[in-house]
Amino acid sequence: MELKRTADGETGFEKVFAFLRERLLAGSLKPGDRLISERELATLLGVSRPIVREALRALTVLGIVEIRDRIGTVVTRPDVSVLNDFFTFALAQQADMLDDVMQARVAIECQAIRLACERANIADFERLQRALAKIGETIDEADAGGMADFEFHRAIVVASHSETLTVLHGSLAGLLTHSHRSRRKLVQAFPSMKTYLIDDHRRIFDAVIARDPERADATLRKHFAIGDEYRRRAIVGDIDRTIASG
Amino acid sequence: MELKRTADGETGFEKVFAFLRERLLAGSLKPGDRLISERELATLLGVSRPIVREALRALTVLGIVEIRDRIGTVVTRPDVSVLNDFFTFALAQQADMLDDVMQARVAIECQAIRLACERANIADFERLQRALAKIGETIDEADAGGMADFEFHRAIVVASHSETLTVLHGSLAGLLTHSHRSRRKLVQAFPSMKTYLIDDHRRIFDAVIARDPERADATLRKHFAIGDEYRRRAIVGDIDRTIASG
DNA sequence: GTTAGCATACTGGTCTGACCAAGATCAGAC
DNA sequence: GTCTGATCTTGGTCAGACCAGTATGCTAAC
Repeated sequence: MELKRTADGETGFEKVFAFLRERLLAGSLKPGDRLISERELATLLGVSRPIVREALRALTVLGIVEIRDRIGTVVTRPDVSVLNDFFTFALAQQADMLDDVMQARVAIECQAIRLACERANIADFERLQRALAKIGETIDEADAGGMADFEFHRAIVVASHSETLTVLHGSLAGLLTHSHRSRRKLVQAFPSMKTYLIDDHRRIFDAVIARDPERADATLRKHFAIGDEYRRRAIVGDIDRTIASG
Repeated sequence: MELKRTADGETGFEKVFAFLRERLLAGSLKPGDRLISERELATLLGVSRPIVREALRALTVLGIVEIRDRIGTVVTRPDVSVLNDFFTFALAQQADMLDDVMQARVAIECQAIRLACERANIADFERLQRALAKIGETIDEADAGGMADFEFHRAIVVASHSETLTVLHGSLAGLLTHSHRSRRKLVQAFPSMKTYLIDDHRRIFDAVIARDPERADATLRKHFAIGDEYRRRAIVGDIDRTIASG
């Protein structure tokens, strides 16, 4: 029987995790590859199968690997959806984190729109145009409107043709989805929101079409700033109503 | 003996995970709380202890929970740093992604420097100043120089006082460490690099001190662009040498 | 030669019961 | 009242077993 921990105080789980991490980072394990079976892995590393399963499960929730029942464990192309899990938990206990995440989203989008100005192709333009049209069509609808808004911003990031930015934006936007919901109240509370939403997105679209990175960045940044202002005023409004009803 | 899967085809792990997820999202399990022991959890949910451990391990890698050896499992305050694992894996699998990652780094830093202009305090300024001084001192050293460079940029992000940006930057920068190495060649190949490195960082520092977001952003962006240009020319030089020696 | 069919090895999913080491607790000694 | 040590509890781990499908290959039929 071996010791419970290796010389460096490494736990069995860490051993297996580190082993797999190494291969994954080095590239000897690529997406699509099938890992050796849990049993083989266990004997190979001198640990028991439950420990191996802990490590595999850990990689699963990280979206690095997929355990297929009775098939095997395969390396997957990292999927952003796992971050949703994390953010869901995080936000459940820490609402003040939203503003922080929003800053990161602004960062990603502003960089993305600069790249989009350089790299966007016809298909990207068309996607943007469709999203823009949809924003106008759904301006009075809550859910559909929020969706259209999201798709427009998404289209910008996609047009950057940067995988990294797209992935990051996806994970950040995912946890901000609930803010799309709050859009309904905003539109109802401020009729001026309608022209803001339509005209602002139109200006952003124009800047991308003109392939003017500076103008696109500035316009997008201003767009976010105005949105913040609306949200701020909505909060003040809530406070007013709270006081009035109290 | 019960069935391996519940009626809805739910796996044992999912059962435990869902159980804990529910309590965590509902708030009946708050940060600092200690979970019941693995054994109790196992009997409570009618599964075996290894399965419970899988679920706990999953929550651990998500940063929701911390398993303390011989103490118990406690709910932790969600920390964005767990994303580090994910991004490390996710971004490591595409080697050609480096340029892409760099774009994301630029995005994060340019947003961070804007926030830094608003939020930086004396301590942040001092940290920046120290980093700036170090860049000058280590201008002829390869490793130390790269380190000083990194620390300066890191100081900018820290000064943004945004945890999300800080973590994202940390993850991205980790993948770009090798580019610090290549800095050595660049400085050797282009003596003008020295003044570029020193003066550019100085200008960035000044803009933050002046609390001028626009200027800071623009200066930083230009700094990255020039760095790209140096790298581009270095590649061309390599090609020239390759041709000459061929 | 080709193909349909079936036995078998293999895979993940899970359970049971056990042992270890060390923190936590409390009774009993001083 | 304090200190000490036995005991309980906790996580960390292992070994071996069973189930239910998948994959594969081999055999037999065409």
